[in-house]
Amino acid sequence: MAENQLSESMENYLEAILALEKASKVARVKDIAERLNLKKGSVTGALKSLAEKELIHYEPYSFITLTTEGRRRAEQVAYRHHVLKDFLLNILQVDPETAEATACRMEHAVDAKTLERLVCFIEYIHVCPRAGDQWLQSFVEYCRDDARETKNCRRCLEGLQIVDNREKR
Amino acid sequence: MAENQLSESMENYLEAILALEKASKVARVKDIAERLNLKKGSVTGALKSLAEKELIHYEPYSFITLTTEGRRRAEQVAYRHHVLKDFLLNILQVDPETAEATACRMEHAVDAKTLERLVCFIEYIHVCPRAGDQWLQSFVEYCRDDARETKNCRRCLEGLQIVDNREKR
DNA sequence: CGGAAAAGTTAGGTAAACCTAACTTAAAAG
DNA sequence: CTTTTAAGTTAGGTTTACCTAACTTTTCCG
Repeated sequence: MAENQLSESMENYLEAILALEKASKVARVKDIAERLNLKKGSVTGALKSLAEKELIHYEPYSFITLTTEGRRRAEQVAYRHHVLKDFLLNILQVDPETAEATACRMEHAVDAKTLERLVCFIEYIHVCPRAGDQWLQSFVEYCRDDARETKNCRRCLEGLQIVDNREKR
Repeated sequence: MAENQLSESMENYLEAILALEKASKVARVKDIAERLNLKKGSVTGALKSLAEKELIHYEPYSFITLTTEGRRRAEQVAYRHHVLKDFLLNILQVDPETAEATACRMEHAVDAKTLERLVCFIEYIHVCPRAGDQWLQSFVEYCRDDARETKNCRRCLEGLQIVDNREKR
């Protein structure tokens, strides 16, 4: 219920627990530790803190599950991760490893307002007839091109099945 | 010289010192503290740490300046901030306050590879005749529109001074 | 110049987020 | 059903990054 801000670290724990719940119904200390590259002892401490905040159900030596509020928070983080990775991977078209790692770091830094704008932007690119997949493909070529030339613009516009009346710039 | 990673906190100090140097030649403890919303005592501690890393010139009770390496690092951070803010403000078109605050948080999370892609993407949007300012304006309208309609697409394409041979989708 | 005010430092404290290593509990396997 | 092994916990330690409050140095001005 409380809308107090979670630390990056706590967000990572929730995200990991959500993923493990999805994969195996419950999350185990060992799996959380492995997923986050931490030691088991560190995880136990964090779980106590999350239990105090009523974000997880936690009894020593038993399985860990998210509370309703914990799941809500975890899903928020996972959603931010998903959107950011989608943008990095399919719009900016960075390599999958970089996209994943960068999304992991950026997911704690984006606010809701910016995220929804990004969601809309990604959608707009896919929906707008002036953009789309072909336009994104041209972006990659533009990036590759050291000279950053626009000499392909005419051909590209023809690809859009249009006639450009203006002078080529 | 060393390419070891700086903490978010240390990056913030360097960025603040750079900005203060630009504004008043030197950075004072008080100004750094004010800029980062910290207490003076905290700043002194951080400065010692930055001096040990040879990123600033620091003698007790004297002014603070960046070393060559410190300036290089500070400018990297400032550049990341600038690019991210530009993207948030001029592409996603979030309000200036959100753009500034979000750039401040994201600047520590983007890697060099992703950043250069983003730079290229921003440039591409401004250079590509299929995108540009008009296209960005349409994006804002698309965002405003709850129905996320594409009914404006024909008008938009005509704005591009083109004839769209295809069926309106 | 001399003392008040401003700026900077120091010392000691807290909290978060890790670690290791020893210990306890639970599960699996003979 | 015991014993081994795997999983989990605990205790104590470290580092980072802050804080407050007392103290020191510098600056400025009457």
